[in-house]
Amino acid sequence: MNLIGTKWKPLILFHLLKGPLRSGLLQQEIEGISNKMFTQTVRELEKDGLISRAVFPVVPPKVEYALTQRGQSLESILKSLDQWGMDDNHTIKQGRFCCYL
Amino acid sequence: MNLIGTKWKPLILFHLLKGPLRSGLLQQEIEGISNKMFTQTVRELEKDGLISRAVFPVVPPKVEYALTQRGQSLESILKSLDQWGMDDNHTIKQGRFCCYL
DNA sequence: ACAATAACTTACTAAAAAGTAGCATAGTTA
DNA sequence: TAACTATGCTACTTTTTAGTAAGTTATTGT
Repeated sequence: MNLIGTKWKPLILFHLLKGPLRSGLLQQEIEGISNKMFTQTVRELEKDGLISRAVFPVVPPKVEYALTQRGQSLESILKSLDQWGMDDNHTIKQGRFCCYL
Repeated sequence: MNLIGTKWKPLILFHLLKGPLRSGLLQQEIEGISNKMFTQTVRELEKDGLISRAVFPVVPPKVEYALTQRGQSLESILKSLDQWGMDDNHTIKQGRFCCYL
């Protein structure tokens, strides 16, 4: 199942903690993710019921992602992981989550 | 680096929270792990400074693993993950950590 | 001599995850 | 009519992770 144990999932969930976000903006916040991995990952998160996907039928397309209740329930874990990375990484800083998941 | 983001790492760390454990016993607690993955995984955890390895020069060999301070600092994260799995899994129970990392 | 023991290694294979590059859609605006 | 937009799809390759099965060590008890 791998609900959150991949390279990008925790990062995406973390960035959605602040609130819903448009696809393009969310992708921009995730530094280094390829377009393919981005859509693939959000699709899996959606399938697992951790995020929701709202499509607005306009041109050019507009899509917004948000955490579901189940996704929200990961908040404390995500923040703990982030915090642990901060505390632990004082020397080599490589950005959020990058060194342990 | 992947400090804890693999199939077996969080599980091994979790079982060491209770205290140091002899190699064979630890391995027994991790249901389904192959001998190869077990030693490979503890070696990586040791290299990353999350657990320590004490070798007693007796025959047959005796090796004990324990969390280091750095490993201990993951306690709340590991417990949160475990707890989240419990809460989230009320229907399909598959064992600790198995469904999200 | 030889099987038993606990911890570990090695060679090989299989499966999963991630990366690269290019294509599709369909109105809008120049 | 042609370029532009935001989103995401597909085919393909590479890298990483995991699994299987067999072998190694060094002493002890038979």
